[in-house]
Amino acid sequence: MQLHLFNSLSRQLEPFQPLDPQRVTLYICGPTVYNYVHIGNARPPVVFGLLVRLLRRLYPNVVYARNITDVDDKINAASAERGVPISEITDRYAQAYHEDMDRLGADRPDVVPHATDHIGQIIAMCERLIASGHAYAADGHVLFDVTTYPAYGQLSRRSTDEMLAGARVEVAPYKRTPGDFVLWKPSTPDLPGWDSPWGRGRPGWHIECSAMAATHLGETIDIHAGGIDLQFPHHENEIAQSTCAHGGKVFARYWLHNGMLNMGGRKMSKSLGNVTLVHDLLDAYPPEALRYVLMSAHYRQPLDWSEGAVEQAIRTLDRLYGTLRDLADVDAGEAGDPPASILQALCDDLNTPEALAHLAGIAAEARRAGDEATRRARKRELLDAGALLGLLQQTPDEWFKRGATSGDEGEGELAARIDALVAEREAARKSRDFARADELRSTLTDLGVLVEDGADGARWRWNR
RNA sequence: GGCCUGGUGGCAGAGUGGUCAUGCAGCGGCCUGCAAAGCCGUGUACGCCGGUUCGAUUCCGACCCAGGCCUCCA
Repeated sequence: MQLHLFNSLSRQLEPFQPLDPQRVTLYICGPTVYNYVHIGNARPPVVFGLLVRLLRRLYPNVVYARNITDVDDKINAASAERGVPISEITDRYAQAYHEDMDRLGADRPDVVPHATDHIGQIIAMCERLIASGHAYAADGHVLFDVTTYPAYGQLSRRSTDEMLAGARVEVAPYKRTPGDFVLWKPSTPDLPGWDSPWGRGRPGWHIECSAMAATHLGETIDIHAGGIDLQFPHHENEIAQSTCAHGGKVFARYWLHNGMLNMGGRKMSKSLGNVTLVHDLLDAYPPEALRYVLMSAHYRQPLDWSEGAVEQAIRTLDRLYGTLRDLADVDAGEAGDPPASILQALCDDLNTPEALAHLAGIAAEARRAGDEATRRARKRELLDAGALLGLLQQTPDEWFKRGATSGDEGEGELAARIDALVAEREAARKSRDFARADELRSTLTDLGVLVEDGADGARWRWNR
């Protein structure tokens, strides 16, 4: 099956052809770890993580790297503000990031490079750029000279002139050209710093990704992905410095950019403050529902985040898990390949909404089927599709009876009490004491429990 | 101001030059002690105005509106 991806470089859907099918390489820009990440930050790991799963089905060896930026002015600020060492901040939030992404079902990358572990490579890259005339040292800084790279602006489709015309930035006096960007900058004694040919300093904002991608994946990588807001200047600068440091070699062959997550029509962003932290969402909602929302829109489209969107995802998953619950008696056999319809949708530039539509279609067929063979086949497809998509990874009981705690009662105790009430109501119904049965149902409703009477006895689920 | 996206039924959200997305919600029916779940049925949706075409939501042009980038940001 041929994978097609929309390449931001060409603004076109292209068939994906890796440089080396024996080693497909992919790099995603990871977080700067100075706080918990918001749900918008989770979109790339979730959608491009799914792309990695797809690539692994198509190619024998995929190397997936996602960095941790652990040197940055905002980290310094957080450290100063809280009066704790920088490493305490970065360790804590890098750890939280990994745990939160795990819970969202975003696979861990093969390589998780930290910027501070690559200072040597960063300095070497700066030296190479200076030696080849693409960068210059000035005032303790090292700057990239954008006039030495004529293709600068090719990714974001803007010319140097345009950028200068609309520039709202104050131009630092040590820059030769206003568009020049910092590769290395000096540190004061109280800030993190490393010795370098230009004095004690730290890396600029973009060089780390270039250095880490080259170190772990090679000078030319297949896919580079990240948020559309990174297209300029971050990715543009990565292209410039990497290409120039590597003698003109192509840096990344396919550029993928995800659309922004919005809150009330506005981009969710730390600077606007309209963020919802993944960490908090995971406490309030089932992780699969959050993941479902992130996959419910195509990755290149903006996606409006709201409580209503999550609740709708929960109801949709209720239906899918309900189907699996009705198929509980069916032996679906061994895990196999996901259905072709799902793979086809994903191979079409990761069309997750279409994949989810197929998932719903399979579930509907399973519910309608009268014969065992069809029920078995559809259940198998649901589970195999779910394994790829990162959905339906629980048992129906785990889904419907999740988080059954109340006050001092533990999860098991409360569930046992509910089971007893349900059993008592069943007995009342059998003796046709419907008044007592309705009374018990009312008690259960007050607990947030919905009872469903079936031919094989009653079952319950949370409805709150 | 420059560059770039996008405007689809009550909501979310795919897609297509000429029968169908899908999900959620709603409505009617079946089933049920009553419900719930499930099943069946149910909607002249494609921003506006022109153009191309036998035919456009889909292609082209203008316009209106929304959002993104141009500054740290996934």
